[in-house]
Amino acid sequence: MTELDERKAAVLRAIVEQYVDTAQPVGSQTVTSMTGLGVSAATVRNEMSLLEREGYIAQPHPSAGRVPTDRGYRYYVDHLAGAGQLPAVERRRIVEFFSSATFVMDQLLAQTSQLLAGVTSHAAVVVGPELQAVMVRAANLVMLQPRVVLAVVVLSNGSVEKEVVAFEDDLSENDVADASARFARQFAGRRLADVAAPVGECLPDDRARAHSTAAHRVGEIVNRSCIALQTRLEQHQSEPLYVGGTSRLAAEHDAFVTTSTSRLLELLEQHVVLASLMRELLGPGLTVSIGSENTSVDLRECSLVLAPYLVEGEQAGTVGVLGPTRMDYRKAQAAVFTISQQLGRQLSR
Amino acid sequence: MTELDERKAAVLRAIVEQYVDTAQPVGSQTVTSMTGLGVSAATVRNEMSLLEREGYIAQPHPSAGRVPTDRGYRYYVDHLAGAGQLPAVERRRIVEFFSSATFVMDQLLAQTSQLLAGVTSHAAVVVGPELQAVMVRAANLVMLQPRVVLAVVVLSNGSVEKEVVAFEDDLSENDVADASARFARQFAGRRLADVAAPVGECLPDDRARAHSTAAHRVGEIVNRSCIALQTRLEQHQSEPLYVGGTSRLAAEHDAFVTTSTSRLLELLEQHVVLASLMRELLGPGLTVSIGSENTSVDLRECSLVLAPYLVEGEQAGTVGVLGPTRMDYRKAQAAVFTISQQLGRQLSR
DNA sequence: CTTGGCACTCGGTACGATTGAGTGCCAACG
DNA sequence: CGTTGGCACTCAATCGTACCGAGTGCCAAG
Repeated sequence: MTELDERKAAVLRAIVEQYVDTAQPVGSQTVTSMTGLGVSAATVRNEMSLLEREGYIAQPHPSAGRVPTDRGYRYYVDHLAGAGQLPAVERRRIVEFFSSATFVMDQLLAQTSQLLAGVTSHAAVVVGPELQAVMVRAANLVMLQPRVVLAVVVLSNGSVEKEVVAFEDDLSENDVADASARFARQFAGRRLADVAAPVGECLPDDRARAHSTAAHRVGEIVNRSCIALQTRLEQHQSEPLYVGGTSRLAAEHDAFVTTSTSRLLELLEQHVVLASLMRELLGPGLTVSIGSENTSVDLRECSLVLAPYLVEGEQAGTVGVLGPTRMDYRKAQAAVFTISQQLGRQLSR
Repeated sequence: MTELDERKAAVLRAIVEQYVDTAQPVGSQTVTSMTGLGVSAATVRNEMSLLEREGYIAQPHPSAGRVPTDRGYRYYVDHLAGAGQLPAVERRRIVEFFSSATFVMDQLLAQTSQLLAGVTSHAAVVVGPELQAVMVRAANLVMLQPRVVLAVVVLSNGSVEKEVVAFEDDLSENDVADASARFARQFAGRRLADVAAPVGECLPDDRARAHSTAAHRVGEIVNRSCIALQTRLEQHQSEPLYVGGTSRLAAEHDAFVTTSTSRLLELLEQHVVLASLMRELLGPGLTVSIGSENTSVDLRECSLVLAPYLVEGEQAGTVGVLGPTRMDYRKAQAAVFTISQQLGRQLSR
């Protein structure tokens, strides 16, 4: 049950690969001519009958050929797909991309998602490293309006985080300048996460309130800015997530008869949902989630191929593609794997 | 030819509104019962025959009802649609949104595009103000790596622009710090555009090269950072453009039989193309571009409804929706108008 | 276990008949 | 002269029938 004999495996492989190619149910004739096993169509029919009984394939209607089930794809991915190699052209394309890629994290990730979409012809998702772990290179507070301050943090990966802080009373230029200096001192050279805890350190100034209103003002500004920024980061309001090639979804439309394309587009627009979905699925290596294995109803006709990428040995983020269950898993896995490797290498340097 | 008599107009209006509602060709019966003109179906048939001869309506096939042509929609928009009022619910939704909206430009625009998409049920686009005209509130240079500097500019509207600058040799902390100070001085309190010209001012330091290598280094850093930032802004590499509700396109799919949804999604992904398209169309007030009036082939079955918004009396940007030609133009125009007004007001304060 | 043969199933296509919505035209009416 | 009811006509859509062919399942023979 868990292992198929060699011939059944060959038949299943042929069915999967042919179906992925043509989108047509595959008959015993086609299989015999494809596999090159020295057996007749009748034999293949017997095998197919068994494969169907065990749930690896199904017929859309009684007199049609067979179509892989999710279980069939699963077996294919686990036992038959092997380690695919990307065509040389694609490989070169990827290497070239990374050799001339930008240093700025957010741009790099956005472009990577487009690259992956281009290579696989599916929608692609790239999740960036947790911001918490990144070093702060510069930080300051900028007064936008008399009662509005913008807290800006420049990170070592080149991305910039910002959050707006509103006050009830007008602030003075000087107070903000002082606060900015203290804000900078507090953040500079630390990891974002390490600044989370010391928020408390801002508080002591509350006691200085009686002492000096100016000092109090400054303390309050710094304090609230820290909190605002931290809240934002913790709530993942700004999930560093990039989606590329959404237009590919529509091109695959024929495959998505029941689940409408628009549902999938909505899902891809909801970064928070998408990110938690991916976190849930992600394993240490290549992960493939096929059709009904997905918890989300909208994804019952889709497959995800995901892989984490490592920066300096640590899992930093995820790359993945989203396509129909009828996808070229070898190619998708090869592309996701290659790009996750390259991206990790690029970010480690 | 250019003006229809009252009854023809009523017939055309009925056909447009009914067709927008039901997506079915409209027959003479339906028109008579809708309009409440005291005339029989036969009379209406005569009128329809004339309207068809003049190109306002057409029959998909000889024994079907009539469907508006692009010209018919045009007449409807120009003479019949009138000034639509948004339902109170929608109005309230918009007002509430703006009353609790963020100060930060880029977030505001992104959310506005989603709001507009939500109200109209079409894809929506918001183009932000030209960055050139915005005041710089803070600017500095941050060393990311020994040979990589990030130029960061905080604008008065709360958005942050950045550009990476790579050097051939290692830089010293001190040089970058000096450069950052000069960079800040050069930008602070000016409009971005006003910093474009003075790039030359950075140059004189070239002559100081013989004098002091350090000074030269600093000058070079500032200089190249200015140029990098300006180049980026001029080339519109970062078109401040936000697209919302792309999933609505797929929902309208039935209307887009020939032009595939995926082509439209691609178009919306290409911000540069999209922006120039909108710039080309935009007039002083509400602009509607219908089907074949669009130059782009992909848009031949779509209509655009656009309006500029004013910040302190100046045209600052554009909001618009993209939907099928068979769209509710009254509602779309009302929504685009209301939101352009509100957005302008919000940004002017 | 394999194989060729054969009956069977059923989707897809082609064809014809029927239905019904909608038109265009015309003759009559006010 | 504009309006109207009547009527013949057109044509998409629907349905039933027949047919073809791909594909299967089963079985008996090798």
